[in-house]
Amino acid sequence: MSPTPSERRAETGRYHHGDLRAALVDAAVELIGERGVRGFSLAEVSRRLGVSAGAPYKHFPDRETLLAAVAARAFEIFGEMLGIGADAADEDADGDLTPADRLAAMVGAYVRFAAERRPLFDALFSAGIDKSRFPEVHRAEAPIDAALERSVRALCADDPVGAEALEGALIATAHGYATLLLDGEYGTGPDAVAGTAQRASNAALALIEGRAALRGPTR
Amino acid sequence: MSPTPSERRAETGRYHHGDLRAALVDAAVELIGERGVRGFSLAEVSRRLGVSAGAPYKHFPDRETLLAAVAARAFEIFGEMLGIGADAADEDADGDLTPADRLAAMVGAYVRFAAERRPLFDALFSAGIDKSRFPEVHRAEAPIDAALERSVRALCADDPVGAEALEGALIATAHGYATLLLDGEYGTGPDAVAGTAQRASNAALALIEGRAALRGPTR
DNA sequence: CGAGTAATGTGAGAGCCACTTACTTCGGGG
DNA sequence: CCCCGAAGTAAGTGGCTCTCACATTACTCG
Repeated sequence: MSPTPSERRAETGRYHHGDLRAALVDAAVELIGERGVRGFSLAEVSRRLGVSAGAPYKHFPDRETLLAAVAARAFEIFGEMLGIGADAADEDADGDLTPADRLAAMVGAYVRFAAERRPLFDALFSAGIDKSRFPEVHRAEAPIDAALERSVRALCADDPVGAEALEGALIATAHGYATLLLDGEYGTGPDAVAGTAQRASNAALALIEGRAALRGPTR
Repeated sequence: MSPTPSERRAETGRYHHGDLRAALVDAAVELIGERGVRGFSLAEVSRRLGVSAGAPYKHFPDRETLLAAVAARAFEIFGEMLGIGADAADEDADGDLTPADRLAAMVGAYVRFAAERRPLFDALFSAGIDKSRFPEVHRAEAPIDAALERSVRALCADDPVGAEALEGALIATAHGYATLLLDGEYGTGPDAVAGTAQRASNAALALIEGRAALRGPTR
């Protein structure tokens, strides 16, 4: 189950792993899936790959950098779950939805992703990664932002300032429902997930409805 | 700076601390303030109090329980900052505010608390405390919930179901803006804090404006 | 084709941590 | 006044991150 480095070498006859860097990221994703981001350790990952505890440091300067690589991958999967294709073709796929309904669906998907792929979501937001140190992570977020922006712009083409404010409000609301759900604030189990996703969707529609207020206090 | 247990004993002549339990919580709050919730360690707290590393275990079964005590205190301070008095008298204090404005102000205060008392906020939401293990923490949250509930009810007295949905949406939105702000998503510095608080307030007003949609999709 | 070099992995270990155990000290109730 | 239990100590276990000197392998270039 956890061969020591020498055992692995005896079995495979190889001294070098081959592609330890990628294997580390894969194993990290798997381990986080089993034990949560809190139970993740470089030592355990090394053990599972049958490699010494010092080996990862040939590929990542520290533990946090490996977590950042996991986070970057998590953002890709996140984007897929939000139904974002390579280019703008995705908006045509569900062309029968109004922009408002599409935005509400994305907010619901945000919450569902957090619950169904919790380890990845935690890697993004609860691993304590200093994102200013890892621009790659921030870059992996861009496609999601872009897709949201397109839908928001379709909704208020006449008001770019309001569009930006609305986009921010939608993300914040989705994120709030998602993190509070993972915190156990709404209970656990599939019902809690579905219910929270629905309420988040409704909140998105409410924000869209009342978006005039987002421009600031009228005086 | 960090007297060993025997040094402290030589200086003070005392073997027993007096009130180590309370001192532990105080020192924990201070240490988290300096190094963040991630840099907190029982060992360091013990060192600062000039007490052996095993001493805390006479008062807390494990590290997480001490953090839970910190979280409970954090909720109290949180409540004060949201302007919640002992009873319902607080709503009269700023009687010239409409219920909507009062709610928007509370959402803004939520964001400002997260930024200005970040260590406490992190103790509440980023310390990985399993809140189901510590009902006390949940209980400390109740006054905040109650104050919010009063203001929301004042707004939609005719619709208790909608009131509950609105309250949840307001909390989620405030929480989302707050956590993303701490994540660095909106930049750093006082301007980012003030701006985010303002946008969160506006979002609250937008939610209130469009609250009809919170009841669910109309079909 | 055959060095020499850079990349990759090992093993040992330093220093931190949480938590345990067996022992010591001391204050307060009988 | 004594003794019992609460509170603290010292030492130790096992885990973790990260470092360093060294071993092994792959690759490049003459």
